[in-house]
Amino acid sequence: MKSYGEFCALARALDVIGDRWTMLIVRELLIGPSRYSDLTRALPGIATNLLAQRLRTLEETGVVASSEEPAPVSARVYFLTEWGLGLQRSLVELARWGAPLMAAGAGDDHNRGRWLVFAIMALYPEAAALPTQARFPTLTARIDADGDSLLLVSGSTGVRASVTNSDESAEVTIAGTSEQVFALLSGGCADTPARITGSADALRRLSELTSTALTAGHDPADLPA
Amino acid sequence: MKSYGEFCALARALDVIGDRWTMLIVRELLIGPSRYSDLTRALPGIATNLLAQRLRTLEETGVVASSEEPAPVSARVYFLTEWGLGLQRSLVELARWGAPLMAAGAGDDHNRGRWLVFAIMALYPEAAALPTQARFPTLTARIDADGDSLLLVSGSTGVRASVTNSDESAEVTIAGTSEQVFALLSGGCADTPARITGSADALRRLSELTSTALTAGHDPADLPA
DNA sequence: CTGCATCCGCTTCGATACTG
DNA sequence: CAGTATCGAAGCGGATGCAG
Repeated sequence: MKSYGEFCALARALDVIGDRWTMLIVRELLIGPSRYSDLTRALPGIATNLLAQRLRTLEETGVVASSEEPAPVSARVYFLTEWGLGLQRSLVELARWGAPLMAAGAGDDHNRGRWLVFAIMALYPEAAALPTQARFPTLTARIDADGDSLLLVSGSTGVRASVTNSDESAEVTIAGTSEQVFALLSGGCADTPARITGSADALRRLSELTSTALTAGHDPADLPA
Repeated sequence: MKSYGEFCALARALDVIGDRWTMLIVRELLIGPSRYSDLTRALPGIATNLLAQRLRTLEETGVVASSEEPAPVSARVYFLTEWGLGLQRSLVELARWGAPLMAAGAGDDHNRGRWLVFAIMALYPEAAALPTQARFPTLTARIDADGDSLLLVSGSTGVRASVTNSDESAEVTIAGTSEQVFALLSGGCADTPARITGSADALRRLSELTSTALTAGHDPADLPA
């Protein structure tokens, strides 16, 4: 893309990551290091030449780096540099703004369970942003949605989620489409069609957690102390 | 722009504001309500038809609204809706990531003093993010840069800046190019070419303030007191 | 003068095919 | 698997025109 040519922090940031697809590539690399083919699968509709060009530009600007493993299988892995990792706050904040747009449902859009990692970061504020008394309940949850498996860990320091490839279980297991899981996590839906299993106590803590989601109620209800 | 067609909060946000120029239009409206011609002047290089189309789209999606004043002079004013105002955190966070790119200087880029409003929001964290002991010094400063006049107000709750058209003075007056003012505000430059006037005590508080800038350099040089 | 719409050359995007 | 090559379609940038 052509530079905006403005001496402005936002414009300069957009000169680097403002191109179409670029922020979504960064999103994928924030979820985890990826190979080229992983990215093509995670970004339905991207043209292969565009992905190649974006990755080249991102490497030139120092946002992304890659490691070539000429080992048994050729495996070039792309990952964010330290500077690129600094984009997490920005992109999560954007996702937080866009999260209400998810309430309309998935429609004909593509679904990936891994994108819930981002949705979870957007739905639950950092613990530092909470009132002193408020705390997230301690809970581990396994989420199986649209082919991806996620591990959600909630504790006093906040809520974290990551993709996992292990099939170990957690206190709660949630299975469904990512649309169903999102509706559940965003705090509505007592009658969710997602399939949830776990002990009564764990389910209670899950309910406690989802009630703190940022897009949950318009009224700033207090968290249970 | 074509929708990404992804059931993802970030992708849906970018469906609304991901187009070229769109975030910069929102930036201008975050700085303050603007007329069409204000926007063309504040966005050097934008094609007039593009601006018109972006504004139309932003109105359709509910980010921007406009009021027609069929008064003496025709004056349609564009401003952000409540939802659009919610973009401030996201864009400031992006600007915060991009701020280090300003250290290289302005080069041939266009300059506008008003963009410093955004730079200031990026450079100084919200007071809530500060350690309990740390506090911004109380200070008012007037900034004259590249044809725009800004009023900076620092207090225990944080640092705020806005464009002003009055010519009243403040405790400190800073004049120079936006490049010079940015260098000063980002905490480096003991020997800034910007012209600073004010009482010795006010200058000391200015120095105290700039030393808290997020990109505050490797060497926290003090300002001349 | 402000607030656009129209037209045109050029770049970029999207889709598919092809190669090391 | 990890890209490059190609080509029609869409979008952008710049100039101009024009109505209120």
